[in-house]
This record gives sequence, structure tokens and C-alpha cells, in this order.
Amino acid sequence: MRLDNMLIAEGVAGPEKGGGAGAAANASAAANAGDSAIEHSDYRAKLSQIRQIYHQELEKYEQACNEFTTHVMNLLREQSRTRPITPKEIERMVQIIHKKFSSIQMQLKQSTCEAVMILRSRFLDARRRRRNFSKQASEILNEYFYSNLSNPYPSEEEKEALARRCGITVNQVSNWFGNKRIRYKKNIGKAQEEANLYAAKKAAGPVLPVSPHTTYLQGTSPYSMSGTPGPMMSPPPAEDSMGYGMSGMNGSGYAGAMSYEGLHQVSPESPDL
DNA sequence: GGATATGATTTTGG
DNA sequence: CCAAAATCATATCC
Repeated sequence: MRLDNMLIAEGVAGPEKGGGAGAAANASAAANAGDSAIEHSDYRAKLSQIRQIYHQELEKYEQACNEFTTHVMNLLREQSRTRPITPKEIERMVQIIHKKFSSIQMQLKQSTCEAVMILRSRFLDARRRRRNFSKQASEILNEYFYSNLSNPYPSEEEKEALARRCGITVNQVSNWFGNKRIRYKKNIGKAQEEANLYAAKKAAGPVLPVSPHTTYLQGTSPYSMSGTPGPMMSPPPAEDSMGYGMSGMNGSGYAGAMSYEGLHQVSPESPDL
């Protein structure tokens, strides 16, 4: 019964959603830049495809089961001319048939569950759907990072502020700083120092009212600031291309290959009587 | 197409 | 639990 529960939870089994699948795409349209709506509807489209196949197959099995039961009953009726057959016996036979078919249906359910799982991991695993942050967001984050090189650990509030300004989540800010710290450290002496051009930006506008709380790690700055900031006062051209269209999103990347075919060949072989 | 950049997740250490 | 490090998987550049 676990399979049933899962299928219902995923919206495959259970009551059919009336006609339109757009009913669920209104919840999270407010906060972020609305890029999750597209993939979500795409996801739902694929899910509904699975659901359709599932119901189709289920019905087919049901039908086959009924047909087969009728067939067996006819056989038994013929046999009853030569030997007595009790109703008990007939009932037992029917039960056996139903059990067989329900186990076949169980296979279908399991395959469907697998397909749903694959679909989920394909579409919902954010790692596979990575999108670069906008130019502006990177600017903001880098600005903060290089302005606080001695302590690049924004507090929770600062993370929230950064997240708001960048249009990303706090978690993404944390990820970004985690990646940035480790990758900066790996490159000390390389062009990273060069990227101190963000320090120049700081002069233009103190956009970050950074609270001066530096708790641990204050004295032992692990980022050694190796003294070659260099005279690279080249002002950033600030080419705000702004062309961050995320409308590509061809859905057919994984679409057909979800290996959901081939599970409806579970031919209702006759139960060995 | 491969090399590199980059966001996200997993593993590991305190 | 948080952060570093390693790793994964995709985007983007050339």
C-alpha cells in the first residue's frame, strides 16, 4: 500500500485534476523572479503524461482480468458436465486470478513510482538545473566579498539583505560565499587579487552599511592580503547587458527518454491452473 | 566539443 | 550546526 500512497501523493493516482494543470502555478509567483514557474509547469506536464499512461494501463489490466475470468468460468462450466464443481471451487479460482492480476498491477505501480522519481530528480534537483546569477547579483556579492575580505562571513541579517538585493535566497547567498571563500583561497596570488577592482567600486557608493561586528576569526585573517593589490584602477565598464533571458528551456531534453516505455508489456499470462 | 566557470550538494571536521 | 573541502552537474566560453 505504500506505492499507492506515494502515487496519490504525487498526484498520479487519486482524483484527476480537473482539466487544467495550471492550478498549482500561482503559489510562489510573488517573491523570486518567477523562473520556477516555467519548470514547474513543465514538470507537471510530464507528470500528467505519466498519469495518463498509468491509468490507461490500469484500465487495460482490469479489462484483461475480467475477460480472463469470464474465460475461465466458461471452461469450468464445460467441465462441470463431466465432474461436479462446487461454487467454492469456482470462487477460489476467481480469487487466484484476481490475485495474479493485482500483482501485475503492483508492478505497474512500482514502475510508475520509479518514473516519477526519475522525473523528480531530473526536474527538481536544482543541481541539474543550475542557472547563473544575474550580472548584477554577482556584482553585489563580489562587492561585499572583496569589501570584507578580512572577514567574508556575512551575518544572517546581512545575508538576508544580500539575498533581497540579488533576488536569490539566503541559502544561495550562503552557497555563494562558501564557494567564493574556498575558491578564492585556492587562488591566492592569481588574478583574484586583481579582482580587487571591486574595492574601487566601494569608493563610489557605500551601498553596504556593514555592521562592524567581527567576532571569531578576527585576529587571524586567513586571507593573507598578500600585498600586491596592484595599480589596476581601471574602472569597470559596467556593461549592464541585462540580457538574462531564461526562456530557452527546451523541455524535450529528458522528455522522451524517461524509460517509462516498456513497462506496459506485462502481458497477462494465464495463471497456471 | 572540450575547457573552464559556477551554483549546488555531499562529505568531513570541529 | 556551521563551514571547509571535495565532488557533481550544468552553463558558458572559446
